[in-house]
Amino acid sequence: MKQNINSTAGCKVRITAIKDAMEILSGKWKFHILGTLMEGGKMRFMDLIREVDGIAAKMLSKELQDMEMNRLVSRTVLNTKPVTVEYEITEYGKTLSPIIDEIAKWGIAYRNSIYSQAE
Amino acid sequence: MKQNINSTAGCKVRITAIKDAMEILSGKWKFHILGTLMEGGKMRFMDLIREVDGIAAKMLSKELQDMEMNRLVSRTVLNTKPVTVEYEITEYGKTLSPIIDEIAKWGIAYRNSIYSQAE
DNA sequence: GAAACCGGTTACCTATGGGAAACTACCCAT
DNA sequence: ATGGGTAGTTTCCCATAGGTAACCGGTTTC
Repeated sequence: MKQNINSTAGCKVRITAIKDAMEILSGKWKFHILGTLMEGGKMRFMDLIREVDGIAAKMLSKELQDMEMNRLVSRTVLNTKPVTVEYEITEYGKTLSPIIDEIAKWGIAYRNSIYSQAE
Repeated sequence: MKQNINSTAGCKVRITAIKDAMEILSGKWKFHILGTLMEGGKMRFMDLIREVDGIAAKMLSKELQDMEMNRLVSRTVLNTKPVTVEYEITEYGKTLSPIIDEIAKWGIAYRNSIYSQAE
């Protein structure tokens, strides 16, 4: 009989940890934006609009604010003629790359398993 | 000037891979259920209701069907007196554990970084 | 002074996710 | 025959996520 599996202290920590992480990373666009910033370095709002395929300004704005609050990306306003804003992934944001890599790796294997089964 | 970062072949594969994976793993409960099954082995519907804190029968049923379709969990009906059903994570489902581990690891570090900053 | 680019915000709408509770159907024990 | 356990399904309802489109203030260019 399996009981209280999820009541052990270690397991509760894991569950809340996963909940925390998924809350921060939830939504349709976060991984796209992060991935783009990881490869592109400093990028401006319009750069991101063009690179992140299909995203609307409203969503980009919202997601960037979210991630800025969580210190995953930094926002720098430059006092140029038409004000430009640079977004960059923070050192902290870069700690997410193992997660993203694992997910990408799994997703690729998933595709392969579907094709190889000719399902 | 950064351009066409997301247009390279390798990057597109990555993006679709992430999209695939997140679609399969989306929702509030999948990680909880998977995590519980990973630790608990074979479990029945009511076991899961009791272990996965707060889940409603409808959601559990739906999520299990989802994951069964994606071959992440298996469902076995036993011909006992009141019919019992066993759910178990598949070998394939177990390939998700690196992802879950990375997410949990990050979530724990996230908590620590918040406390250590006394933010 | 009109158009066009920057970095957004606001209003509006819809689809989906997810929760609560009732209900089904079958079996067992009292 | 009543209550309880098994494994769900169904209905109804609400909140949130996310999309579209218009708008805004500032600046540069024509």
